[in-house]
Amino acid sequence: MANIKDVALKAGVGIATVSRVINNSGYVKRETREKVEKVIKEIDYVPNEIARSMTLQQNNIVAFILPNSTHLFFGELLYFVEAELFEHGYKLMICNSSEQIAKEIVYLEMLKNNRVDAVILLTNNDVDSLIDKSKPVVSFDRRFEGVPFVASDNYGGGEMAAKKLLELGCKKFMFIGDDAQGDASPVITEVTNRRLGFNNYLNSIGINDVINIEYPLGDYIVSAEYVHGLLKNYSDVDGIFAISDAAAAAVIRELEHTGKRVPEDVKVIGFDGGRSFLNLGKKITSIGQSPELIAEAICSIIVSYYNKEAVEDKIIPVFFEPGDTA
Amino acid sequence: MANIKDVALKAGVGIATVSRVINNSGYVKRETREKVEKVIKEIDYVPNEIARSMTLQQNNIVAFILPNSTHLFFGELLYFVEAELFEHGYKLMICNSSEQIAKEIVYLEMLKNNRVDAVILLTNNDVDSLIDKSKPVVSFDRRFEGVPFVASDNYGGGEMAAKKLLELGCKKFMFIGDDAQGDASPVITEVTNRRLGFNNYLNSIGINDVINIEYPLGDYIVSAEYVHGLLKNYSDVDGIFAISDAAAAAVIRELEHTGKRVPEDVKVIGFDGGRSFLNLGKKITSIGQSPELIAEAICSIIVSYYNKEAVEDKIIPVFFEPGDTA
DNA sequence: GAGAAATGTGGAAACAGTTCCACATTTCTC
DNA sequence: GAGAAATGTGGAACTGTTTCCACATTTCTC
Repeated sequence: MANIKDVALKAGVGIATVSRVINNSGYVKRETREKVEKVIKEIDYVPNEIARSMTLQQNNIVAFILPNSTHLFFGELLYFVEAELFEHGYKLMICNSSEQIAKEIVYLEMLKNNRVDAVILLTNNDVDSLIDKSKPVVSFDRRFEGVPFVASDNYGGGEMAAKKLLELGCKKFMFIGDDAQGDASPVITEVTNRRLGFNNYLNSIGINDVINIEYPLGDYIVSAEYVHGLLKNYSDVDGIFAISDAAAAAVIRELEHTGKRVPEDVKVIGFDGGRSFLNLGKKITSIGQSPELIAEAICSIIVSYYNKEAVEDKIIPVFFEPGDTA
Repeated sequence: MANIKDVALKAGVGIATVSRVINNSGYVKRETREKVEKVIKEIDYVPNEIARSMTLQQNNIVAFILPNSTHLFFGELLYFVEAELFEHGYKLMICNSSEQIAKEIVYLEMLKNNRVDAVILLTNNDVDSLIDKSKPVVSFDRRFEGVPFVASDNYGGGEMAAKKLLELGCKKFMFIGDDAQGDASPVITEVTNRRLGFNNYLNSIGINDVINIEYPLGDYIVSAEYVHGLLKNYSDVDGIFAISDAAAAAVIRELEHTGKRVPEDVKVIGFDGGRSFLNLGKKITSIGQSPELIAEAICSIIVSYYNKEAVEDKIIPVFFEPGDTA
């Protein structure tokens, strides 16, 4: 493969001059530039990006650590993050951690070994001590001391769900979510704000008998049996807010299984936006997060880092997404 | 940041020795090794991967160019490709091309500029001349001269769908797909084999009045209006094979809209596997592709390339995925 | 038309590793 | 115990860029 030296030799100029032509920097006489450009075309020279990264100490690659891009919302977030970063000239490396801390560590280490310049982090694990805070890291949906943070307005979304269910005439409320992660690692995530917003709003207007259900997280797949067991004990509930659309779908399936009609008997609101690629049957009524706005916020922080500008946390508004289940 | 020279200096050895310790190569006396390892820990030294890539002329990064990772099947493929490559020590860079050739070019160029070592290509565009065939490239679902190729057994899948619909008693058949890409770029993709397998099998047993529908591709979203217009002209059809689950979903929605019952009046089989994250309502009966097996095949080719072993095309079996629509 | 400013150019250091090679020391082998 | 083989080590070249700096030439400015 041709290198910059070959170009310089063939064009009869110095290496520095070729570099200046390539990068359009410094002074180069028009004739010299043309001569060099001609040689570059002739020998099909393409600058070696590894070597450039070497001197520039920067490679414009960003890593995105997320649990599972197959999850619809995460997948869309990934899509927009890649698109947005690409616009700014950055490339995206992806890591589906499946919440395995070992895999997260490998990618977090890439900040230290210069494989990537920055990391977008989406995890429920306690990786605080593993984050190199001297490097650009942005966290979504999870706060880490000293790491800029982006999240949807989960609390506001919880309130919004409560108000909607009230408007629709519901009397007995339930929240169902996997936000408390079990005993092993009782991490309270930002997502719990959905629960808090929902409960606090209802409490604030005098409704204090809200039923709060927790179920163990299983790779974002909600077990039908489990939900079934939960629901049969609460037959008077007529308004359910689920922590995610996936949870809402499981709830709706089980309600219908036990003879309840949705939304006639029980109204269900999910969280994420109710999108489904293959939407046969009901569309879930949902509190929507905008993956596009979130991606934009995350990327603007990354870009600010690159430009050595100040960065700050961002909370992204949510919206009500109508559907067939509430 | 500490570099290898710092380690050598502090440990009182040569740079080459430190390198040998790090890479566990060549001869190093046990005491020397321990001394060096101690210093590495002390000053928290991590080898710079960019510099390593520089000398090794290899960075173990693979690019995956695909139309849209938000599409469920592609998303799963992406997931398994990343997981499989990670197992072998390779990292994945992702490019959602949205079929834009300009974006595909940027990533294809990365082979030349050494940003990535290899490319996995999933495109409908005519990029043949843009592929650097001296570098490791694997193509999925699309044949390019001189580029190893992986695909599901689309033809066999078409046959399988025909047989199933016959078994179920269907008499009048329709295929609906977006495989011919319109006049602008009449590329015949591998996916057309689904149509061929379906038609040829039916023809071979004397059924020659199969209705073949083409509709324009629109970013994998199938317009309801369009499908509606198509279906109303063929009210006697009772067995439909759709080129994808997304197309099948659109067809089913419209059939039910016009008063037909699925599967009682019309049976519909899709293609991809019938998976849906939020499966409310019917599950699509489908010819399944295995993203896991496909990812495995793709990655084994990549790994063979790295090991300088011979590579060859691979066709992956499909399977029948029962559902509620046929 | 002289001195200053702007323009133009190439050599060499720096980036941070790997590896070849020469040479030194230790351990075998008979 | 001598020669061969195995083990151990460091210097230096090499990977392909960017950029600082020194120096040369051209163009301004009064």
